[in-house]
Amino acid sequence: MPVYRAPRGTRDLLPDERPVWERLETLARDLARRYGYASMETPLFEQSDVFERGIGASTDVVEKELFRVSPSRGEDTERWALRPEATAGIVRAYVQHGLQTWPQPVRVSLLGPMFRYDRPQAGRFRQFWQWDIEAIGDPGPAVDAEIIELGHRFYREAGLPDVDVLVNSIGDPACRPAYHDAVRAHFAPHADRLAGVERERLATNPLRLLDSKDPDIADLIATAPDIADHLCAACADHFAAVRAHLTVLGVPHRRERGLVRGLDYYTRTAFEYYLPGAEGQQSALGGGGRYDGLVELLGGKPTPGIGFALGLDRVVLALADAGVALPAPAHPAVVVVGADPADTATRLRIATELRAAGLVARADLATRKLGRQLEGAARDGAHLAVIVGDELDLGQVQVRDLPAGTQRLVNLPDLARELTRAHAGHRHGTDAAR
RNA sequence: GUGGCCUUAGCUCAAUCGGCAGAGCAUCGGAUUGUGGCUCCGAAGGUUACGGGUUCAAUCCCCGUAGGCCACCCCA
Repeated sequence: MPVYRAPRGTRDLLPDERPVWERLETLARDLARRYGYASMETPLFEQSDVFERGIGASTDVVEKELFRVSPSRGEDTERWALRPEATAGIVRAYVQHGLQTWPQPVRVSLLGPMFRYDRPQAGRFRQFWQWDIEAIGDPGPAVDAEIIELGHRFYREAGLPDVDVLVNSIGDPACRPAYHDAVRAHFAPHADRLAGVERERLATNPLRLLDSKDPDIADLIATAPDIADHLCAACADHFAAVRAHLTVLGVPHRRERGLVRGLDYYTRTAFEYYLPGAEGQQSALGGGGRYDGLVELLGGKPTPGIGFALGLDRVVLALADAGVALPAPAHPAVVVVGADPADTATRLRIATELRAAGLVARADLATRKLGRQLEGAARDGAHLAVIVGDELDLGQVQVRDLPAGTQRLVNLPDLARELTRAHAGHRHGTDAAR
């Protein structure tokens, strides 16, 4: 057994699984570009305050999952934490760099690793990847629908057409306090039936009780007051408009009254994407919501915002479970092999010249006999082999078409052009077949 | 953070009652000198996750640690 291993909850993405990830990354970047969401990056760690204030000190993410780091030396007295999500950092950057002076809303996209010091499980890691989309500076319901539709489209184009879209409104500071009171009043007479954590939540964040899966209180949850009946007129109008826009866009969705989201900064619109039929923990594929108070909370002017985070690890798992055909690893177009096993220099020189001409080419650098070299080329999926032999004295090499099993002599000065032409023919053929 | 199940070669798994640790796949090499995917032969690969304990003897029984999985909690 190896002495060293990847830290708990992290893993290596080896070359054979990278193609799926690259496809998802490419899709996310392409969608962001098509929708006008500009790429940005923030540090992988921030002052822990950014998360504690932004996400909320009483949330699970901050209370037990924040991945704190400290410099081993230096005069820094700051407390740092690896980012558990992207929104807080993006909003911090928005405030720091005065992005409120840019045309509003500011539409941004970020793709990268997030960290939560959680107990690992299938589909749950301490380092995981999210694609994050934010629109900061637009209060209107139309942008809510634009973003929800964007997430839905990502899943569809990724190969998961049946993802459930769940939406809800959790009100705003004008109407939520009264609803909190109503929920407390509903549960208070039955406090003895609540588990320890649940009783704490009754005081700190009664909304969280509503998405509890505790079967002992399922009946209480079912009969709890519905926030839809407690929204102020502004929130109710906003939510109705979001749903109307989604209908116009043709995004199938349903309201889930228990959907409240785990982060404190959310207001009004909350939404989640679920994998239908999946058991338990991996079924939450992504989610997001509106956070109209967050910019102000992190020191900016009152500014509305909305965004989502999609978990790419879970999409990869879902695609594998669904049996979606995964892209094959890239293979070289041309492999240069030689009759003289020891003459690696000539093979390497010719491959280098082909690369300089723009071809995807590698040389077989092992000192093994020609048969083995061809075997390796075929297994790599190469279409063409250049065979270097005695003909080199006449300025010629053999070009072998591996799938067809045919070959012919080519003059060295013509080699790159011939290979480019032959490979183009193959590419058309294989693409059509795929 | 709580509870349960699990860990043998790179991967998937065997090993009778506690008695010399094996197979398939993958890797590398060979099958008369310059031609591949098939076939045949061979090699390499192990402190049985790690550390203790019981025993003449431990992959096997006991304890601890680490890691994985599952259910909670919660999220992505």
